[in-house]
Amino acid sequence: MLKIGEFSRLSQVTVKTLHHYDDIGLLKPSQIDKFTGYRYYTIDQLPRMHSIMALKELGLSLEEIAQLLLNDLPPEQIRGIFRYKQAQVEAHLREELMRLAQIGFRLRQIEMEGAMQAVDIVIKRIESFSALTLRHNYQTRPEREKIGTAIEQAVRAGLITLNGVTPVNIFYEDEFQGEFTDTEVVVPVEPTHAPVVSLGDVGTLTLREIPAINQAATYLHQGDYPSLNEKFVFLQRWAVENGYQLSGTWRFVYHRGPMHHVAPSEYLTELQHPIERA
Amino acid sequence: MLKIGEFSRLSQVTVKTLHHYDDIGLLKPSQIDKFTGYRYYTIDQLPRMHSIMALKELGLSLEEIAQLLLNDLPPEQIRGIFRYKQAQVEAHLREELMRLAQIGFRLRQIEMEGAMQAVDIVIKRIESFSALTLRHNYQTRPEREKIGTAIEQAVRAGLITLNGVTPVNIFYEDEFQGEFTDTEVVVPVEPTHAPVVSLGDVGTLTLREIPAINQAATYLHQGDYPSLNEKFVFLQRWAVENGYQLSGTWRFVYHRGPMHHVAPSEYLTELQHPIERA
DNA sequence: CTTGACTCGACTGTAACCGGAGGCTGCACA
DNA sequence: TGTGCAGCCTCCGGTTACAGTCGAGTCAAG
Repeated sequence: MLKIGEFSRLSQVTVKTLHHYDDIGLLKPSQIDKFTGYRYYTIDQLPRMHSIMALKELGLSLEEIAQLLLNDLPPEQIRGIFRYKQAQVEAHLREELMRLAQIGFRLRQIEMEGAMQAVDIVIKRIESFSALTLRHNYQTRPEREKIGTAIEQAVRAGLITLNGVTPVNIFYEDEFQGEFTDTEVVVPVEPTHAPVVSLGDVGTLTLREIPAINQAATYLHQGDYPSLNEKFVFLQRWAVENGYQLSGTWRFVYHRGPMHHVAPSEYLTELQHPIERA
Repeated sequence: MLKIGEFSRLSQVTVKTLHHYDDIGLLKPSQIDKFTGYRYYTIDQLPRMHSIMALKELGLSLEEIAQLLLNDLPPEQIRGIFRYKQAQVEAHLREELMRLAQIGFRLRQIEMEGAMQAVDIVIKRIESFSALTLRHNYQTRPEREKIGTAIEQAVRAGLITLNGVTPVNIFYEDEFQGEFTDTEVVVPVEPTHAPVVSLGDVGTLTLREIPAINQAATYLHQGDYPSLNEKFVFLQRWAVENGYQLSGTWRFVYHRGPMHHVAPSEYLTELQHPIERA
């Protein structure tokens, strides 16, 4: 019979932990003094404690360990638990590797100080949504702006009913050349919206489903659009150094843009670019 | 002004999380209705939210993120935070890699079913301690047993005062040949114990400090000693497959051994072997 | 009998939220 | 002007594996 402190020294486990394992039923002392409440362990409980420690090292939760130590479950199930853990650890490992790459990138970015302040790139999934769209090869800037005002008028005229989702442009250039021309103007609406809206001589919007993007690198840009150029280069470098590849088409989300009638320096645009593992 | 739900949709962050960030002061809504308590956000808070998400991806805690976003701290300190994180992630990565190796080993062990049931190996540090010891090249088993009884007599005669730590043997063979001969008998005592104890013609115990082992692979063995052989082979394989190298000398800790005068099948021995990264 | 080490249960705290209960609010529709 | 429902509020409890602290009781040696 060992008092908890002795068993603690023997097993290299704190008294607190032993208390805890008693509470959750993972390792009950072999005897408890009814009057004093003192816990008494025996040497024979050391192997179980040892197993617990070993399994904990493997990353199993105490509950999983309790399951495993029931020792009347089929080997098939034991294998299952370990395989599951294996997959979990592998996934975790990949995450950590990504983190390391990103932190490294950040650090290098800071070293090369001043070139540009931090850009926060977030990878996320973009869900599909319904929208009225019009794709066109714009040659001049005024031509592109015309469609914006035409849409505003159609909204005011009740021809278009917005659903509150921020408007988007999609750009189909393979590579950014300093200016986008092949552009799809995207006005999110309910899927039940009238499927065709004519904007007169500017063109005709038609309803379509904008596909989801499983993984998009996104970041926010404040200010007007000319200053965007260098960010494209930046994103490109980020992707390469973090083991990604840019794929597909850019999207611009106009959180605050020309349609809000504020100064260009107030613009807030979210840039979304599909990526894949290189 | 956006209601929390709208801001939540925009930022892809749950309402619950926004509540939480409000509570801890990481991202306060720009306005709160005094009467209804409704939180109102603005588009301008999106960049901050974005930064938070990006930094969270890097593995920073919310507290660290709050620090970073104070944006009036010197770049030197920012670098410090990231470098610290980098080291942390690297360490974590190494741990996970070890885990993966160990889980793989376990799985293979289960596949080759029946060969032996699971052996739980725990890596731990062994602290140094004081002990009366006697090293000798034992040729025969009776010769070795004699010293055990001699020590028991010395304890009963009051020549040795035990301090409750379990007795140990250290084996100095480079490789296990099925039998240990060069053995140090180790009887833990207080450092203030009489430094020399004669056991008559059996030999003389002298006080010395048994050094710590930084990393020892340890496991428990139940039963008598002949059945131990296969475990040595096992440990060897374990070490190799987990990227370790056995180094130095074995120790046996007799949690329950001959001195307890029980059947050999009741023996409980802890085996400790120093290891290093291969 | 005293002293000091040991042990007890109960409570709180950690990190980053999630879930649910119970009640109020905002807005569209009839 | 009422009704209904989605959205929002606060508060409470739970998650994981313990650590820290408190006041009170216990054990073993001298």
